[in-house]
Amino acid sequence: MATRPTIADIARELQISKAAVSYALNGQPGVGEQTRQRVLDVARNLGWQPSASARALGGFHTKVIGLALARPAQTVAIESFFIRFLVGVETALAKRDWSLLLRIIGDHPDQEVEVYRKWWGEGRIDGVILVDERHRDPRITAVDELGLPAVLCGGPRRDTTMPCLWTDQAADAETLTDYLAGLGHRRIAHIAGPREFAHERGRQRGMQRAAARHGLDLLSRSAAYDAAAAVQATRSLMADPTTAPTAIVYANDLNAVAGQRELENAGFTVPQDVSVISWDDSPLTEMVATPITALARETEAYGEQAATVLLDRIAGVDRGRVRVTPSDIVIRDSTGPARAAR
Amino acid sequence: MATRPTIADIARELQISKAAVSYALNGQPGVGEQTRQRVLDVARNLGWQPSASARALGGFHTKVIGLALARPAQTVAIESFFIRFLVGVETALAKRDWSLLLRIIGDHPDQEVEVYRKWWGEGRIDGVILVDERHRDPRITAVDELGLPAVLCGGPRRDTTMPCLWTDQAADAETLTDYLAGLGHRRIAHIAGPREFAHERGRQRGMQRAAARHGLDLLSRSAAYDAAAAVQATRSLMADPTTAPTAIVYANDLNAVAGQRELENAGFTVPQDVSVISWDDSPLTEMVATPITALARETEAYGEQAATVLLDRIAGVDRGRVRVTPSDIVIRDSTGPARAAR
DNA sequence: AACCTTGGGACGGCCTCTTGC
DNA sequence: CGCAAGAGGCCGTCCCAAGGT
Repeated sequence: MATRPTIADIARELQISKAAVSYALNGQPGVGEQTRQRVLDVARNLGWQPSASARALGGFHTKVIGLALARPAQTVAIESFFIRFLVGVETALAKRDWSLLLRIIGDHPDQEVEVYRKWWGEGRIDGVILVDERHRDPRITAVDELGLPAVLCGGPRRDTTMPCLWTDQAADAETLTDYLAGLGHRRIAHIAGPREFAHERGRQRGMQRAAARHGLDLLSRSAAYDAAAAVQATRSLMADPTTAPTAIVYANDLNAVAGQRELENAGFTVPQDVSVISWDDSPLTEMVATPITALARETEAYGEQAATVLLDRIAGVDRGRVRVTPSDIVIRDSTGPARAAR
Repeated sequence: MATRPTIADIARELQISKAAVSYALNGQPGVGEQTRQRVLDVARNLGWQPSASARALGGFHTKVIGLALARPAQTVAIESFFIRFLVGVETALAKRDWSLLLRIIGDHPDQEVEVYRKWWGEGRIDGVILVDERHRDPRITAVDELGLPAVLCGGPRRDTTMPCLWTDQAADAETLTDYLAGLGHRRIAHIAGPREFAHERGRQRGMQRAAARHGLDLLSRSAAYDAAAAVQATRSLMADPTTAPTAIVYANDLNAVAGQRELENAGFTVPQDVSVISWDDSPLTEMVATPITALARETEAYGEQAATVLLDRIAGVDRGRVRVTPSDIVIRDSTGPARAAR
């Protein structure tokens, strides 16, 4: 193939200056209408495309944003959250013709900052999306100090001014407990994810308050986001019949499916003996023999919103704290009236 | 924050030329050892990082490869293939400090080429990975004509010289039929994915030959990669008891799970009445009540290999046609002796 | 005279400021 | 005032020449 055409080629072909070509190509004033047309025609014929490097070198945006995921590969592969979130992000980016630079790291949040530092230092990206907010999250300060535009999927928090997309975990907890209390459940359990994640803490707090408000007994457990942990937690919860809950809320779809299977293996009937709810919805929850009631978070929309807020921030428009629309509950077969209330 | 330090800053600080700094930083000869050390020290203190744009402008690699996925967002989200493949790709890239530019498009293979054309034209990427090979795949010629380095996950085919990672579908088909024939099955079904995908054609051909070799009756169906299609195909297959197969091979994990559930809902017992196999393994196949026997393709390794072959190709080393290691079968509870043979 | 070290400067592609007709 | 040309900058690389021993 021939070498890439440049504006100099166009200029030579038309016997005009590079400046005129540049103006014409960018819709800037400073060039006559017919010259502009001729430039555009030649550019199209030559198949000219602007060099992203040359543009970036001149201080313009690279039109790329970065996203590094620091979670075990295994988790990333199973949970549909990430890929759905990605799909949403891509949707927003594609609309404005931006691209996504992706990195999947293992379980090393500190490496995540290193990746951002590198990408930003090399001028590869214009901003980043921070997901999986942690309790003490070193990324926030680090990214702030770098001056790297970012949007936080989490918060709100006082130690940063970056825009954030915050989920009202308390409202979601209220939705869940409301529903369960309405079914007559008096003793419920919440198998949360690892407490290092800020959203898990928020959910636990929310569940405690909501349970207290409804006068429910609440059992809390923390477990890793994998099947084995969910099974383990479920087993310990149900071991003593005198303290066993009549409903269990799981942190995500994977845990709920694994937990429900453990319940059924152990001889419990869902939902007659125990109701099961997942805090996260996905095709997985519908695919099991007893489809699982779940909180239907709109993950694609969430990703799309995150990208939009970031793009706005990069453009100089700070949307501040954006509240994510509270989720609705999707009722399926895994929940029903509490045992005692039947 | 201060403006990014450049080699000019380092040069000024040390009262030497930019050239000397550049040589020192890149381990090139042309600069004394002690000067080199001083340069490296100052660079570290200043937190200098090379500008990716400036380097790329000089004709160097951008150290970025592109990947565009053209499948319905829904499919991408559910099937674990993509994300596992991505994890593998990232593993290989991270090792050599390259990055991935990702785009998720809807179901428009033609747009995929447009994205590559754009990325390549703008000088954003050094190569691409082509996945989901189609029967008549316009991308191959297009990418060849662009002169864009690529690796094809599929093939081998005669109309291109790009390196490819080809899966011996016939060998995998043989593994499956071998196993089923050994269990006494004489009448089996293959619910394949859409025939537009080259690998589905390869599998169908492989199944036909292998079945013929074993003297098995083979029923073939094509279905979309979603639960509804799998249910539909399963239903039509089992409608007539006189022609119903004793084993069904599904195109992927999702179809297998949905199909198996349909079988059980319809009153068949798995594996006593019908055996179920998935051509693709994933955590999903283990998670259902009757864990599903599956062909364990090592998707992460596949992705890693794809990235490695591409990186080599970009570096000028063409690995040609690389055969993917044939998959092993993982036997779980969904397969057993054929009914008639019990 | 031959070698090592270093400096000068051009280049890559694009944008934009300044100047000129 | 409208239009166009020229030049300089962004940052790193590397050829070539000049300096020193």
